[in-house]
Amino acid sequence: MEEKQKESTQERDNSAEKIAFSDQMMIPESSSLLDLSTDHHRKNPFRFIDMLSVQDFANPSSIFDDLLHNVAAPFPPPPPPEYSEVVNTPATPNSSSVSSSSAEAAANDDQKEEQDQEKARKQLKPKKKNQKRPREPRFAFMTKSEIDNLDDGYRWRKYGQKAVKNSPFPRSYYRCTSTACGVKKRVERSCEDPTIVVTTYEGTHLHPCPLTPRGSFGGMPERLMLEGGGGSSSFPPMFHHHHHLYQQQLPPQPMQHQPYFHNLLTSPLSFNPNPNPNPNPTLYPNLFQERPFCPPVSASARDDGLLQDMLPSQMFKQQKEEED
DNA sequence: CGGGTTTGACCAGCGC
DNA sequence: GCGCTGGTCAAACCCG
Ligand SMILES: [Zn+2]
Repeated sequence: MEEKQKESTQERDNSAEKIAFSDQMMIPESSSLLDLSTDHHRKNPFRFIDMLSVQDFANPSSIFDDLLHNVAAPFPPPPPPEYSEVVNTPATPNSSSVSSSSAEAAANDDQKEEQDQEKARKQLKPKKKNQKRPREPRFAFMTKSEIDNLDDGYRWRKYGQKAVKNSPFPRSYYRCTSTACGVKKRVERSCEDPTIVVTTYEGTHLHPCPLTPRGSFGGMPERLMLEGGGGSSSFPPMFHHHHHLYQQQLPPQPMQHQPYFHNLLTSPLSFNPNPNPNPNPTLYPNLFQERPFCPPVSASARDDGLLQDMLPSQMFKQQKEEED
């Protein structure tokens, strides 16, 4: 079993497939999804297709829950920690990803974050315990893919793996191999939807990607669609842009109020390593649109109806809670 | 040989 | 005070 996993993970060739756009393919277990991930699918090294932005999660273990909940429920769902239903997962063909950014704006997480980082810091530098490092914003991406080895263009070194409480799937901890880059990333699978990989990025890369998208592994169609605004590097357009914004905009006080949610609506998608110029570029045209500011509730585009649908809901929820 | 992964152990906060 | 959990380190191991 492990071997299998290993191989799968290391094999970045698989990935999601591209299927017809289903407005409602909410059933992750439905054969549709599985169908896509057939053998021939793996040959298509797809990476990120569309991303939904979600708020961050208060509990590390309930990331999916939160996301799913938010996304799924049009209105604030009950607090029950149970995973109600996955609802309409990203209706994406290959791999849909939901991006949730939790800058420190997350009041709830604030504490947790601090603790987390603190511990980490302590371990690293027991000398200074009072020092509170700047907690970097965390961005979670839900990607629908059978492989967790999603290439984002950066080189990661795995430094740990732990079993997740609510999930049969373990969580892997990665760190950017760049010299002075402290960006961390954790990858875990949704317990309910093994096809969904949740990648949480912590920190921002201050260096160019070691793996240039356009010439690195093989040729990705580059950011044909990213030209909308984030044509900088490749993978994480939003990372560069939004990230910065977030960090800078982040209020010094970890209080409540995270108006940045709408911002994340952007889709970092990035690139497909596919040698083909464009397997299905038209699949996610809207996803590429970079919209720094999305009206909370206005349906900016029915294309991403799904995304938008969920976005507003979560935002509302958030705001509601916050205001409360 | 270098780089990366694996795996167990350790630590620190939190809840009870 | 104890136990739990998440997060990290670090040695061992693996692979090109
Ligand atoms: Zn980096």
